[in-house]
Order: sequence, then structure tokens, then C-alpha cells
Amino acid sequence: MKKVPGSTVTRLSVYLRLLEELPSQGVSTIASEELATRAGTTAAQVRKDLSFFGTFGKRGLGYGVVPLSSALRSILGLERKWRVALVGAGQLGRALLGHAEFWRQGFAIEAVFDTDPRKIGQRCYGVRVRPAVELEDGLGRGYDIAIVAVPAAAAQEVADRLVAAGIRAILNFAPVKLQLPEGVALKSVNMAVELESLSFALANARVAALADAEGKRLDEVLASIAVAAPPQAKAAE
Amino acid sequence: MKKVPGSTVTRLSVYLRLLEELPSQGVSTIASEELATRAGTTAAQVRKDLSFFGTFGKRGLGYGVVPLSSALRSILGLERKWRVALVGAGQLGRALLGHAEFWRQGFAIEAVFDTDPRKIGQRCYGVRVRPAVELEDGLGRGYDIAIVAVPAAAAQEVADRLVAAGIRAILNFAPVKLQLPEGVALKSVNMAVELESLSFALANARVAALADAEGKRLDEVLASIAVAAPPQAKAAE
DNA sequence: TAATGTGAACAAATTCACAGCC
DNA sequence: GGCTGTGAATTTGTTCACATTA
Repeated sequence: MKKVPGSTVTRLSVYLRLLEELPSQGVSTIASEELATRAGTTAAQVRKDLSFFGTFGKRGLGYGVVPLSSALRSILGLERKWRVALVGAGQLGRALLGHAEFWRQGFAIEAVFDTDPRKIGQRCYGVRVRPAVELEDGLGRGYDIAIVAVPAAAAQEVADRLVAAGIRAILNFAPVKLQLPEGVALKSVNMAVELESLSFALANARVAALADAEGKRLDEVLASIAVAAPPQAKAAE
Repeated sequence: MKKVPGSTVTRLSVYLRLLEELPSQGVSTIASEELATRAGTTAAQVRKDLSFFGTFGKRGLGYGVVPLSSALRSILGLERKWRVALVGAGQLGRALLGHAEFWRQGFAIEAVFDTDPRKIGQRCYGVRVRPAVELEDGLGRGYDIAIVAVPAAAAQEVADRLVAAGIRAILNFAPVKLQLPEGVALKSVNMAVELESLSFALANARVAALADAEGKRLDEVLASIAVAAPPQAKAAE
């Protein structure tokens, strides 16, 4: 089997989410073209993505919504329930815990840890917050996925302890690059990075407009901006 | 100028975050190799990423931490302050509002909107929650970036209104593919998708182990799983 | 006949490797 | 001597185009 691109896996999630809306609308069959439009990609991409895993369609007809949904759930490993531990019961952690949407697919947060004495013992959405010192005992190899929602400074230590406790996949919200051993899956959500990408896009749109107005080539303008940093800025520290 | 890959922009953010830790540690110069290690990439990648925007290093020496930081801030458009509007003051919205980390770089949430009468008028971290009907008036072309933190069903309508109100960049947390006109930048954070990627990784690790144990080829095992969906599942709807 | 599944063509991104410079 | 900057080679991912089949 060819290696499956990460972007394909991401798109499969999107397809599944879209497919699950269809039965209630009375749609029982869908063509790659239609699915692609809804997912913001191309028909060829949809077919290629699926072809990594088998053949699910009927030529001349399209895909059966229900069978394809089942297949995608199977491929994505959503047929079993994954037990999830949350570390960090701050604003963000609690928001995740309460966000029912995320758990519809068989993810269940069944343990919450924090270091803050004021939070320990409290219940959040039915789950008791436990002291972080109990982390290793509390997980006891029964958990696969952990969500790290602690401050940046604490994230690496937490991750190390999670791995030691048998966790094999981490969803990291702390703005640091976690160092993990082979075989532990990692996904990161870094909102600062996303915002900065938007900032880049906006700044460049301005630059592009500027270049347009002045009749310069974009690269010249951009180059001048890139160099606009103080040349002897060392003194500025 | 060659087109800059989106992944390069993302990495520039990461480099900047890393560079900003260094001065306090007394580090004033860094080689691409070292920066790469910290960022989880390769030295060549670091150099290539930077080379899109100019030349910032000294051969034989590396990069000056402070000048490179300045250059990256300039490239990413972080020298000016961006005014940000938040739509949706639910759990997640409030968590974002309170998460000081995100705003260190010149992003300021200065307007918050919601439809829930109980939330309207309340103050969240110093910002008054305004009714969503005031969205168009309230923004009045003074805002560049909006954060969409509303339920999936409301997201597209909110996005349309934001665009009409002059917003040119959207950070979307709702699990839908927003349809936006050309020229409006979009970044999405979809936690369900990230979790499902982890699920896929875990499920495949199991499959790989299984294949190993049974002496089969991975593709055979995977294929059998992909096909494991009910063949005549149409009746199951 | 309409739409899939897929090799082949293409495009994009990453890595290599080395000339050039501090 | 050590490390950058970059074209060229390679790898990875996407799109095309068409034979195939329900």
C-alpha cells in the first residue's frame, strides 16, 4: 500500500462530517463531484483519497451515503470508543470539556487533571478534577489519547509524564513544539500561529495592492519590507 | 518572487516564537541547525524558508537572534496592531478572549458579539458583549480579523455578514467549510478533525502491529478493514 | 451513459549538495 | 572552518484523462 498523506486523512474527516448530514436530508447517494464541492476540493481528489483504502463507489452512480460513512468511520478508527484524558482545567480545558460536538464520534473525556488546588475536587461537566500528581496512577494504561491544555512552560513535562503513563496520542494546545518518542502520535492546535498566518496574508494583500498602485513588481516591494527590520537592531535589546 | 508555501508561513511563526525565548537565555546568535532542532524541522528547511524573504544570516556564524526576530515580525505583519472582533461569547469564545498568550503579538479583541440575551451587556475581560444585530454597525470597517466561535449552523451566515462588514481575514472554529469570496483570508481550527487524525493514527498502529504479528502485508490487512463496512448497508438507514 | 478508479503527467514542497562568504 | 544561500535532484501530493463498469 502507498503511504497515505496526512492531508488525505484530514479530508476523510471532512467528508465524513458532510456525509453524516445527508441522510436526514433524504440524500442516499452522492457523486464525488458533489462531495468535492461541499468539501472545498476536487472530484479527482475525493476519488483518489478514497482509493487509498479500497473501492466504495458504483460507476455511473456515485457513492452510497450510508455505506461510505461506515467505511470512513472504520478507516478513521471511530468504531471503537477512545478514552481521553484532559490535562489542564483552565478556561480552554473547560471549554473543550463542555464542547459536546467534539465527542459525538466516540471520544469521551473520562479524566481531568490540574495542579490548581482551587480546581481540584470540583466537577466539570460531570467529571471530577483530580490533582496532577495522580496523573500516572489515574491513567493506568486505560487511556489512549490525552489533550494537553496547560501553559506552555508546563507542556513538555506533562507530555513526558503522559507518555510514561502509556498515552499513545496527544492533542496539544500549548504553543510549544512537543518532543515525543517514536510511536506517539501528535497533533497540535496553535491559535497564535493561525492568527499570524492571517496577519501575513493581510500584510501581503496590502503589499500587493501597494505594488499594484506604484507599478512595481511584487518581489521588489516585498524584499524592501523584509529588509525594513532595523539593520543594527542588536542595540535595541 | 516565488510563491511562498503556506507551510513556510506557519514555520516562520514557530521560528519567531522560539527566537523570542533566546535573548533572556543570553543567546544572541543561532545557527539554522539549532533553530531547526528546536522547531522540529531541518536546517535546510529553515534556510529555504528564510530565503523566500531575503538574506538574514552571516555565513560561518548563523543568525543574529534580535535582527532575525525583527525581520520575522515584519514579514508576518506583526509590527502593526490588528483589531480583532470575536463573534460568539460561549465557552470557547470566552476562553479565547481570556487567553492572554494569543494577544501578545499585537492582536487585540476589541469587540465581542453574541445573540444570547443573557450574555449581551455582560463584560468579558473588559469587553462588553454586544448583540449580534449590531455586528455591521459595530465593526464599521475598523476591523481586519474576525474570530468565528459560533455553532456550526450559524457560522456561514456570520461569515457572510462579517465579509459584508469589511472583514478581510477569518479564524474559524466552527466545524464547517466556510464559503468566502476571493480576497478574504481564512484559517480554520477544527478540533474534531485533529482528534480523528489521532484516532486514525492509533487505529493504524494497531493494524500495523496486527499485520506484523500475523506475518501479513500491511496493505492486505488495511484493505480487509476498509471493506469491513456492511456491504449491503443501505437497508441499515 | 454517467461516474468511478487509476496510471501517467504535472505541480509543489522538501532535501541535497556545494559554491560562496564571513 | 563553519555556516549560509540556492539551484538541482528528489520526493510528495494533486490533477488530468480515460478505460472501465454498474
